[in-house]
Amino acid sequence: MKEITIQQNKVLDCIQEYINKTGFPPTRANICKELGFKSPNSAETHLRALEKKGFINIESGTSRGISLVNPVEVEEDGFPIIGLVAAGSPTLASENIEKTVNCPPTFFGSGFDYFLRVRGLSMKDAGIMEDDLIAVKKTQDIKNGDIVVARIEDEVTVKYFERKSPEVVHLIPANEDFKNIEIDLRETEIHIEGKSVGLIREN
Amino acid sequence: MKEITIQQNKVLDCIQEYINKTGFPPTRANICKELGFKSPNSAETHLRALEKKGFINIESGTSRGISLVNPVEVEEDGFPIIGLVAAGSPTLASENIEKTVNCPPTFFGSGFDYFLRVRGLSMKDAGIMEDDLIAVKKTQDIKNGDIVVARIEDEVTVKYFERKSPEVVHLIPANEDFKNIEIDLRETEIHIEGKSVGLIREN
DNA sequence: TAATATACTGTATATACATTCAGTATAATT
DNA sequence: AATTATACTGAATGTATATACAGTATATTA
Repeated sequence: MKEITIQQNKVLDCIQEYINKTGFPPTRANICKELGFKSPNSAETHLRALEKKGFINIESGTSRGISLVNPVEVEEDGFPIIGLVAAGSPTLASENIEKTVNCPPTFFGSGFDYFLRVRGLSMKDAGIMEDDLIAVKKTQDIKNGDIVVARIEDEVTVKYFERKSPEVVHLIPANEDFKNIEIDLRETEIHIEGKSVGLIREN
Repeated sequence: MKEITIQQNKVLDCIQEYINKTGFPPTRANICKELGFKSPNSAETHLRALEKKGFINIESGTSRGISLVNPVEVEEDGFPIIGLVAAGSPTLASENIEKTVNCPPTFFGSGFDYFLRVRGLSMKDAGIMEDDLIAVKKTQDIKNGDIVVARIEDEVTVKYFERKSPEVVHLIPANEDFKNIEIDLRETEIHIEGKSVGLIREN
């Protein structure tokens, strides 16, 4: 898809919103009214540009004959996938969005915020395999036994959470090849990014 | 929603199809052409009836100003969840739909047909846990090592597929507590329902 | 330096479209 | 027996709409 100007993007958004609101595409005059243009030709030229760049189709001689090439309707359901750069022995916390997944927000019960791609097999016995996507809900409401996404300094890891005392937290893997991570909160800072509320595996 | 006549239903379907095909609603003339009417007033009266009964909205004085009251568009994304009544030592193949999940058809790459709820832990080491939903694609295109949904008589099971010879198939669990199922095709009939192309876990 | 893309206003017009009016006919209500 | 709903044809009309033409202006590309 070619690049798009700010004004052209406004027109494209306008079309999208109009369809969402009314169920049918706008006329040139409708677009003018929405965006404050005073001549229908303003809309016309933008539409021609958008068509040329492949964002819309225009059915010639047809009233409201505008159709979106990329029907984005589902966009409201887009969730980012964030790459976890190695786990097991955990590493960096780079919040890079790999791509976006369309799925209903209520997919995993109470809702979630993003997907995290898992590296390593430290949670193997919990059925969490390499490259799986865990649905993470940003929350500090953690109970013992929850699977949490924890950050220790710059390293992010997925483990069972177990509070042993007000000062000591254990992060427990589900794989006998890995050792428990014992954290003394007086010595080491730990940040709970959220907890796992679901999982998706793409084969 | 009130009851609807056969002709009115045809018109309603026609509108739906037209929108799906073109991206915008039909004119009276469009409907006439699609359904073989010779007067635009035929479409008009049907539209009025459909509006009166609450199936559509008509924006007065507006070209193609028809909008569907029940936007069915999202229904295309509905996939059934089918309950597997015990696996591990596999059991019945009851094709009962638990509920329906909305998710894009392209969610798991090449597409799939339904979700199957897993019972038992026979595929534990493959990261498939009890109550997980596997995305099943109906296909006979199975390679050794694929995770298949197989039916042996009335029992359905999820296992690794391994063809040992033209006559012998092994269904291999991913759990040392379970034994391989060896099937001699000359003695026992086996039906491959499909293969697993993905997984969803709801916590 | 000419050409092309962007970004507009403003006027004009053929036609695409909604919508009304006038009929015909059958079936279901009241 | 009189409505009312359904199911059409056919013609007529005002207006909603696409679209071309004539300008103005700035920025970018060749």
